[in-house]
Amino acid sequence: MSQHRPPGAPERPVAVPALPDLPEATVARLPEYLRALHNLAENGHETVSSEWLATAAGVNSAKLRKDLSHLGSYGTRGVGYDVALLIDQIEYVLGLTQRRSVALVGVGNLGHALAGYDGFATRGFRIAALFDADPVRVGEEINGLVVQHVDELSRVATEESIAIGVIATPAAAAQRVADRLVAGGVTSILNFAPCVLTVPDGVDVRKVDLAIELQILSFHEHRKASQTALPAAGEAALPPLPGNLAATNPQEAIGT
Amino acid sequence: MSQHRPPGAPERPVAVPALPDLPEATVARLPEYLRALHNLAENGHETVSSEWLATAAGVNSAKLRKDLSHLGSYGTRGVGYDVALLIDQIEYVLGLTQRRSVALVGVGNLGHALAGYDGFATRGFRIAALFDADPVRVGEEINGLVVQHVDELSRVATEESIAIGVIATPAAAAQRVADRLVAGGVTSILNFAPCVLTVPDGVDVRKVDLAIELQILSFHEHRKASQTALPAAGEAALPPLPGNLAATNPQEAIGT
DNA sequence: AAGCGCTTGTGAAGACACGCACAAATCGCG
DNA sequence: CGCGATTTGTGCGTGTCTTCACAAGCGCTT
Ligand SMILES: NC(=O)c1ccc[n+]([C@@H]2O[C@H](COP(=O)([O-])OP(=O)(O)OC[C@H]3O[C@@H](n4cnc5c(N)ncnc54)[C@H](O)[C@@H]3O)[C@@H](O)[C@H]2O)c1
Ligand SMILES: NC(=O)c1ccc[n+]([C@@H]2O[C@H](COP(=O)([O-])OP(=O)(O)OC[C@H]3O[C@@H](n4cnc5c(N)ncnc54)[C@H](O)[C@@H]3O)[C@@H](O)[C@H]2O)c1
Repeated sequence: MSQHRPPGAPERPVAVPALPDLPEATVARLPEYLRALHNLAENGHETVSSEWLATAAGVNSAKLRKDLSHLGSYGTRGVGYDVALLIDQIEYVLGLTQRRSVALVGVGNLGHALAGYDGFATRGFRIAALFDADPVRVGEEINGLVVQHVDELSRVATEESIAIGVIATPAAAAQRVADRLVAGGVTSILNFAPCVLTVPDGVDVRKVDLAIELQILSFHEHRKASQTALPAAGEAALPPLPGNLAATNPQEAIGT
Repeated sequence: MSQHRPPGAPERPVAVPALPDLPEATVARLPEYLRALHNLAENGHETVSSEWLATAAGVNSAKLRKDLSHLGSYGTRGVGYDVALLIDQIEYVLGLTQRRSVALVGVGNLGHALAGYDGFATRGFRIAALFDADPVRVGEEINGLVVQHVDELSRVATEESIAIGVIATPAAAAQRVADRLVAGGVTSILNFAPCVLTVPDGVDVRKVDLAIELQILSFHEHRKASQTALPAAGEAALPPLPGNLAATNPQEAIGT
């Protein structure tokens, strides 16, 4: 990716030297834009308007333009954004120009799925090491990597300069694993265990909790149900019909 | 749980009849409080202060109190909140008093892990049906459920009144699966495929994207690196040391 | 060279979320 | 019975996020 230089682009090869400090909400959306842009690039699009890209990413177009303006990215008025240039810019800002190494701890049900997931490799990351506490699992080879004992975690993380750790152990073990990751120099943690982690300043933790997502959905189910039940008790819920995609929808440019 | 009536509680057995419409940010935190409360209940706590619970859930205590005040929940000044009562209240508001049925579509790598996950059952949900398009997988039994063909999806979802669907198929298939879910009367979707779904009004979609989470972490890594590199080039990054838990930390009441 | 249509970038306003700080309420104790 | 210790519930200032709406800029056509 990012082979050709766009017509109206500035001289400098890639981007701003110092990182602007983006609003957190913007940072959370950039990866979504990036994915949509890669899809567009694969489909041969060279430029894209904010309207189009916004629809593809599922956001408001004004929001998208403001997000992009934050990283100083130049679109061209009357034309749109250069797809390849924008990919470069976003990848640079997100720090994806270097492939980052990830340690995965806990190779159980979920850990196995993660270890075999190709979405790591295709989106800028490399699983560099696997760890587990279960002696039965240690030594097992998954996807070309041998599972190591969690006691080795801090040493290996330090030696291989691993900066990101993924925790897929039971909740009871998660805090101790996090401590070991931190001791090994890891400064970013993605936690799948349903518990709160305590880490020193300077270490970022993000959490993915399936049950929480479902419970949020459950709340909205509950509210929808009580709303259609109460107001006049006469109106039925609107009949659910598929086929809601317009032919000219930007989405069609995406999943082939 | 929730056996005894708390001292100062109102006469009515459980909760407000009409749902207050909570701020979305509050809704997203309630499940976290709920999890912490269940931990406290298991450890024999009968009441809990906002300070304690807030720490256990990893939030500011004022925020927690405001969240709880939104759902009209009564704590007792000078004492705190009754754990069992609060669990009931939150479970009621989240609609967890009835166990909700979930359809899981796509029984591949990730789908298998999800199908075997006990966090569904323990937190208010029941996997009611599994679906896949691969003829080899159809008929396979997982955890007591037989995988059905995705062509049956709409029919089964309607018949079994399934309101929540989980998509764990490749991105290319996700939109079509979503359409079928909606046709089957599903009004809440949890999407693990890295793509944007288009659904009619009234249908809620939440998305979990591993790569996005990692890319957000990558951004912060990048920023940390450029910050410690630039300012005076003299200060080393603070040495990472574990063991940062104070003995009196509320967390200790949790993971046993 | 001028005009026209299209699209970006952004000012401003409104909506939302956060967290401090304190009054009000409750309990326990003397 | 009254008082002090404690903790809730919330008013309010502050900051962040979202969205609208439009001027400014660009390229194409005439
Ligand atoms: N399975 C899912 O679909 C799913 C979904 C969402 C969240 N989760 C969460 O992810 C975590 C893992 O789930 P799972 O289903 O894979 O569980 P699992 O029991 O199958 O796997 C856990 C693995 O962690 C290992 N482990 C235990 N203690 C360890 C330690 N101290 N150090 C290193 N490894 C250790 C175990 O040996 C095991 O291999 C749990 O916290 C679960 O709640 C799972
Ligand atoms: N594996 C992971 O750890 C992981 C992590 C995050 C996200 N994801 C995402 O989750 C999804 C599934 O990942 P995976 O690793 O399990 O992939 P997978 O290929 O192992 O499984 C996909 C399953 O979906 C089935 N399928 C395909 N088309 C279908 C259709 N139209 N209807 C029903 N079923 C269909 C396939 O037969 C297969 O069993 C992907 O979108 C992936 O990007 C996976």
